[in-house]
Amino acid sequence: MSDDIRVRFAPSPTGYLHIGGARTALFNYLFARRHNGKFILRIEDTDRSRSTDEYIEAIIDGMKWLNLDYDEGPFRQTDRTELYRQYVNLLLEEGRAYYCYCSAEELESKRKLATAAGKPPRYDGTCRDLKNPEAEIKPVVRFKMPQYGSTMVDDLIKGKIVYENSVFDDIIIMRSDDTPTYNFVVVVDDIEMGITHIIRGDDHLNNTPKQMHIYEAFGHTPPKFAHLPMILGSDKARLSKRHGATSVQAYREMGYLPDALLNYLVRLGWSHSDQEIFSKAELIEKFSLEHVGSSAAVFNPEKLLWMNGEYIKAASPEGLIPLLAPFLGSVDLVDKQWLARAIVTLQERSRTIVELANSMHYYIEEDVVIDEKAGKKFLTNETKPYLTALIERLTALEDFTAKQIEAVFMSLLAEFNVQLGKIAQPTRVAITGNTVSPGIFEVIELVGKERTIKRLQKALAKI
RNA sequence: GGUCCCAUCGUCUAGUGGCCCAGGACGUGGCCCUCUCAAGGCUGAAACACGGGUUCGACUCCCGUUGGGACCA
Repeated sequence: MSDDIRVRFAPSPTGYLHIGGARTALFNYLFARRHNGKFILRIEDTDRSRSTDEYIEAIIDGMKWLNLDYDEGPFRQTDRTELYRQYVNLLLEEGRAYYCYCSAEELESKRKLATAAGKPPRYDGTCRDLKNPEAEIKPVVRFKMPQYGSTMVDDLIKGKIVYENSVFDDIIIMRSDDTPTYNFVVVVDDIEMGITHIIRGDDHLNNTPKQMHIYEAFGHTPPKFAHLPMILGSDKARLSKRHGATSVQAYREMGYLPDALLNYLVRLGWSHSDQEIFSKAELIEKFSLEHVGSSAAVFNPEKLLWMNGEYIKAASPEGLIPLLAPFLGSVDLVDKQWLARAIVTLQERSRTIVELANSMHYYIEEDVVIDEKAGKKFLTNETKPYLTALIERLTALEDFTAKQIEAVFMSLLAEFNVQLGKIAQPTRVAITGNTVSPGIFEVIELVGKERTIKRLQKALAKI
């Protein structure tokens, strides 16, 4: 049974892959992998006016970057209108749907009337049993919703939800221009693709009973539904651009690791007791819809930043090189082993790849620009003798390793009778241009004898 | 406006009637470590929205209120 599971992620290409969309995709992906099912990508581009090829590419790119590999697709809805037409005809023939000739104006005035009378504005069923239509107007097709009784959605996350059928309109399934509507198309596609579990945002919850009736009209048992709670911004409103970066692409550019982003997203709504960090394999092993919470979650960029730092710390330096490359320029010419050692010194103090790349400059570049404030504070007459002595000793040093460099510093401390900070800070400013860096002995070793001495001399000259 | 969903520290959450005067994580305060910055260690502050039930016993079950959100228009 379990290997029959088929789920899908069905974004509409009206924007880049969104954080919320990515989480929906992730939950679908995990559910499929957990149960050895199939994960399908379907692009919902029926709304042609707002869909673009650029966004379709962006979504596919985003999925690829996140390593959410799908087994089938990407499918597109365009040019499947003939299929939808067939399904509509089927309902028409069986009397489960009908042509409606009401004009927009008529409908609007009826709606106003109903609202004024304090009633919910619903379609009144004028054309439901029309015998001889006067076809002056191009009709829409409406689906006959049941008028009595109730419908139960047994949601895997939200539980049992009962809707009175009297609240449903006879919804339009095909517009007068022959384009099918969303609620209809999803059902047809999900039937066609044999989807067994629909895992989607709970903004679709209220569409579910209507869709269930369409399934039923086609003689299909509806799939299982699981409605994920929304992701909110800091003001508890639905996450949107005004809350800051919302596209997966943006996080990629800000130097986030795909696995860190996924790990953060999975914890927005899903939990496994106290655990925060999960490998992909662990997620696949442990994921379960039962442990998906039912309340909306506020997106917290700070925790994501922390988590990204955890992933950077845990990463192998060699593995970080390709991720770093786009932010660094020409690393091809650099010795990879040396680069890996430089990365090691910065891993635990970088929370994004961008931070890491920015810190790399004093390793990679030939020269360094000394921060004005830092120079003023640490490159003073007092420090002059220290730097002078340091240049002398380092020049004489044969074995240019952190260990020997430390020994040089220690001898200097004894001679001048000062604390390490007195010499280390001015040196740090001279070598890195600023007051913050990894341990100074390591930095000096990695920068190398030649550049170290050159930078020290230059700093000395500035005093 | 109608329908639906939701409600534990600022945030993400654990908790499925007694293990909870509520645990973890991010963030935040303090201390330690220390050549700077981090990292790390220790430690502090911080929550069951409210009101009724049910029960020997409610964070946990039911009802209502309030508040937030979504969908339909």
